[in-house]
Amino acid sequence: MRLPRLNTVRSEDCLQGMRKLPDGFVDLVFTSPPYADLRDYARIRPDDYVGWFLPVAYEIKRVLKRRGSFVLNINDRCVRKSRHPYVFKLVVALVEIVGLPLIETYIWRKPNAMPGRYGARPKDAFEYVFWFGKTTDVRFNLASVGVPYAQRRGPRARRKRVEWRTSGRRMSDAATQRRGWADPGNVICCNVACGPNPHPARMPDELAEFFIRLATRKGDIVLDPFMGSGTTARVARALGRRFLGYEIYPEFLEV
Amino acid sequence: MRLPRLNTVRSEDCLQGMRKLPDGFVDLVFTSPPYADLRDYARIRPDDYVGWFLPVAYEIKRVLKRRGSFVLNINDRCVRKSRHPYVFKLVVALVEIVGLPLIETYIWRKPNAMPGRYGARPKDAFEYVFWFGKTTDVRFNLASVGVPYAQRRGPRARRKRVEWRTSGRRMSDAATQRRGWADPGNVICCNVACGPNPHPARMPDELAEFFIRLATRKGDIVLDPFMGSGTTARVARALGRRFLGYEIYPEFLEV
DNA sequence: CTGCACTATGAATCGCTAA
DNA sequence: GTTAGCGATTCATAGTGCA
Repeated sequence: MRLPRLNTVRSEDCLQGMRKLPDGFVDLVFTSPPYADLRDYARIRPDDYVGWFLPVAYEIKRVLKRRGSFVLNINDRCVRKSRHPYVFKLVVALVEIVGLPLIETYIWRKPNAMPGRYGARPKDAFEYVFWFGKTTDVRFNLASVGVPYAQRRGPRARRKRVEWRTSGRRMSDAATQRRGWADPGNVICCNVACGPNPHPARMPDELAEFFIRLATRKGDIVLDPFMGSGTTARVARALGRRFLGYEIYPEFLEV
Repeated sequence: MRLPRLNTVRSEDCLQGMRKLPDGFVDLVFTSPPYADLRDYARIRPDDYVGWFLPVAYEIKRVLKRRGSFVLNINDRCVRKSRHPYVFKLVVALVEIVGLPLIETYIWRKPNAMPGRYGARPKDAFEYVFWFGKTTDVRFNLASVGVPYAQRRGPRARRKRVEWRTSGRRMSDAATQRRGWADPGNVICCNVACGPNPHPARMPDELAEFFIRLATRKGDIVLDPFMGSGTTARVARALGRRFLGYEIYPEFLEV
């Protein structure tokens, strides 16, 4: 079996492309597939979404290494004034039919989300990022995404009312002192990428970076079956990982 | 049919209690049922959770008014190193079997969540709040939660001003000032209640207040089938709504 | 009244041991 | 085999006391 050259994006359907890969080849699959019904170029109906995705999921599971991860960024959408449950159905199917354990659910919070266009709806301020494993024994390097401890507010006391509270953080714990970073939790705050871009749904670099750091080491292989504007490839390269991507619509290829 | 007295919490199983209510009686059902496997007093296995909840859901749908809402706060849990999908299965069942349209999914973000205490897992920093409607035509008063509000009439006379936060920063920017209120989005930021408390899982007042304001008007009837420490009743009363609650474990009754 | 130090505690999960 | 119990781990708040 001839392997495809690494560090390339192939203008090919991901299902056909992945079938050329051997078992246990990839450390991380990180992707944001076309959401249901939203894009002209790939109009998948919400009712058909699970059936459309399952063959891809089986290939993803097959090409993953034993400790590999599959990280899926997705969101639901409203159909006739209510949210269609296809995202939840997909998660259940991936767990119970494909057999990919759900390691963790992350929320990508978007502080700069567009205000809702529907009258009686709040704005969509988050998306889901589901983390599956080939097994439950995935690589998970929490230290690589550690954050600083909470700062005590306002030593200067901005003469406002009572708002600036002193929250004495307790640092007496020896282990905490030694470590120097805090667990970021499973809510990731990250602005939506905006600006000139050919692809309509560009993933922010910070989001890709978070999960690539968390799930892989230098030199590992990252696969994105729905490459889009190429965020995964660009970030993987910048972090010293190897990558492989598929994008069937050549107008998005830029790498 | 004799109606139960309003503004009471009844020490009764909610299923039996709700069966005494007429159809179309309640404006909002707001509740946080016991999560799977977590409480000694009500140990529902994750695999049994949907089957346990469905009869309650049918009663909830029946007692709701045509424009009424059912707001469900829930979270999943880990079973053998991965997250059990019972919450997602429940949502799918409520939509497709019971026929409750999913109006909106909110994320309750908990900045002061307890840290994850072992290797390969971040801390649980959010919970789900699913908003269902009896129909898709629910009452939804977005302006009522865009406005900053005053709160806190505790034992200490220290008045403190609390506002809805979505990003950890208070909404007091230009857009808010101009319109008088801003769309808070579907990620609600709200601290976990800490301090001594008889109930192991006390819902913060701010969370109940957000949804009661959003879904009801003064004088409306709010029902909580799993009353717990009584947050729903206390907040509903403070906001001028009528309420009705069930709590089968008398040790939590304090109202 | 403010700043600072210290304490209490909250819908948790895993690995191990005992029954 | 299965299940139940226990210890270790860890951070953002509120609350209290003191200078």
